[in-house]
Amino acid sequence: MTLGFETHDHRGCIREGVAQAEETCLSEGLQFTPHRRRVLEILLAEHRALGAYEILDQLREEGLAAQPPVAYRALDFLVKHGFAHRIERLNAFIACTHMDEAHTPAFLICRGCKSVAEATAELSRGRLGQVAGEAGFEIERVVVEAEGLCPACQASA
Amino acid sequence: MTLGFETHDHRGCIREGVAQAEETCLSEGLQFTPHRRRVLEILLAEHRALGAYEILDQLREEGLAAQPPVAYRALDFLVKHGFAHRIERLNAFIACTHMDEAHTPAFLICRGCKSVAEATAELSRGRLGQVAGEAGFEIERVVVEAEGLCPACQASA
DNA sequence: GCCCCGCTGTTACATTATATCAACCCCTCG
DNA sequence: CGAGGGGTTGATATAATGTAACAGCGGGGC
Repeated sequence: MTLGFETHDHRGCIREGVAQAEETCLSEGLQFTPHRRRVLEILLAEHRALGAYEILDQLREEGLAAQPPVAYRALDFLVKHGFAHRIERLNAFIACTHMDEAHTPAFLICRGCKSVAEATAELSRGRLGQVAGEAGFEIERVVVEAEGLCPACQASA
Repeated sequence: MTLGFETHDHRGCIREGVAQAEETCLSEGLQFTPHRRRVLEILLAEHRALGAYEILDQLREEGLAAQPPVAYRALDFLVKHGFAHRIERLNAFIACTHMDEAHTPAFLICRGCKSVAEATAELSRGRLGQVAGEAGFEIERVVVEAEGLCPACQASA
């Protein structure tokens, strides 16, 4: 489940994800509005990154307001509060699978099936942190995105 | 020099970078055409990432052909052959500062002055490689981009 | 000579993202 | 109660980034 390349009870992913976000919003006084909830659900429904306009299309089909800012605002909120992540390599977004823990996410992106798995890599504490420290650079955030082939796509190749 | 946050003889950066690229192209039978050379020079002239359209503007000022594909084609070439890197976080490009060695680049991006330093972080061999290995994921390429404040911007803040 | 291949020049378009402004809701403070 | 403020929404317009496609050119090999 952690890595997303295995099969699993997917309904559970959605339910739990939404529940956790809801709880966090409650305890931190954040507004978990219908748009935000719906966008999170859409993201949770897939273990792959979705572009803002894919999400927008889905909102449209459901009759919700659907100008680009609507999607981007919801996504900004989700990303800002750690309910989702932006995948820079893909200009796309994915639901967080480790909402409970503070973490520096690292992503494994399959170029075959486009699925994305979230791992954690505390590399700001490792070699990179060491190099940065020597240079006097203060790291605030690290993007780690590995591209390659997932087990299934290796097999079919 | 490696980290780019220090002052240094900048003319040297440009000369050496172009010379190395030229040499590599020669030995590998690649065409180091005027556009490609010029774009590399433009990148080497700064220790920050430049957007494709910034480069395009500069080409225009010099009277060169300047439709977007011109810049993107030159950049694709430079990136493909390791003379430059794409910074995903910024949708921008920067000259490589380690052309001599094969490497997995890692970038330190200052959100204050926008300068970018290139370090090397072989993390496909570290924790991340370990996690990927356990999941059966085959890593082909890794993007590592740290965002924060360089020494100078920390001081002025 | 002729073909092939890689580079060029150009048009048009696709995709991704933001600025801006008016309206609204709810809450608080006076 | 009413005024004002903060955050959210709805909508238009536009900016920024990236690509498809095609015609032409030029050198190198057969």
